[in-house]
Amino acid sequence: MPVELTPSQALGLWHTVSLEQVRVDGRDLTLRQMAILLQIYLVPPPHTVRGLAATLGVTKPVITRALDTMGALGLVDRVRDERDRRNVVIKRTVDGALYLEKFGDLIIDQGRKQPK
Amino acid sequence: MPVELTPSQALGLWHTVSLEQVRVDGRDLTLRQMAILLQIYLVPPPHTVRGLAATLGVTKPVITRALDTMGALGLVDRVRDERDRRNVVIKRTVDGALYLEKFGDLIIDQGRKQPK
DNA sequence: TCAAAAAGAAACGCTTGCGTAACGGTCCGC
DNA sequence: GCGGACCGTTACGCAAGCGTTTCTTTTTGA
Repeated sequence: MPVELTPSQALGLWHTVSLEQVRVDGRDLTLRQMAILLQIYLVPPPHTVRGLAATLGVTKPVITRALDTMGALGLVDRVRDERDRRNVVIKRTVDGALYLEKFGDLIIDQGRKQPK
Repeated sequence: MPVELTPSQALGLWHTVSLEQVRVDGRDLTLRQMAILLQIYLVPPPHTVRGLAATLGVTKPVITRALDTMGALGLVDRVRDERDRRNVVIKRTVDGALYLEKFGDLIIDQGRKQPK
């Protein structure tokens, strides 16, 4: 069953979730970083720098830098691919899963609060 | 009627919307900027720098800079309050309304595509 | 076998955003 | 009318992101 939203509900949901996320979380990931993080956690592995760059429509250094940042935050991990040592496989972490779980809860909560 | 979402739907929606927004729109607003923009367009005016700063839980220069950036993009406008000339009233623009309308459509479209 | 291709990272110069602090207008109470 | 409070902006030094280009390591295939 798809999610049916009115225009007011759609923007209202984005509004309250963004607002709450800004207020609560100091990390302030960019939209790109968030898209990368969700891609890693919601789409079956393996994930590579090149693959993510193609999916997002951005250059490879953008991915490398985002992984640097999110790696420092403990949200993702990098492991060299032993089968083809040119590749780096991006791994999920417990902290990253927790982060997204809380974020998902926030979306659900704010969804419930949307009027109409 | 509130919006009822499963955890998978909530994150899935955020995922596909973020992804599509990254791919399509070069502007790449930060989460803070997006929160400010939505606050201006979804909450009844008047909006001031001080009020937005308090609502978002950030400092005033953050608001000033965000208004600089989004003003340059044509998404918002600033007008001096003639009744109290210390204040600046933030105004909506046609371009800003259009931008959010398209963004709302994107959310609705991606909501329809969420499985389960 | 060895040159070309591929993947990811690093380097470069630049732009933008941040927090703190200081600054000019404007309003208000005494 | 004037000192203090208030509002938004600017200045400052710094951190992080960007695109392009270059580099290193590894694989491929002629």
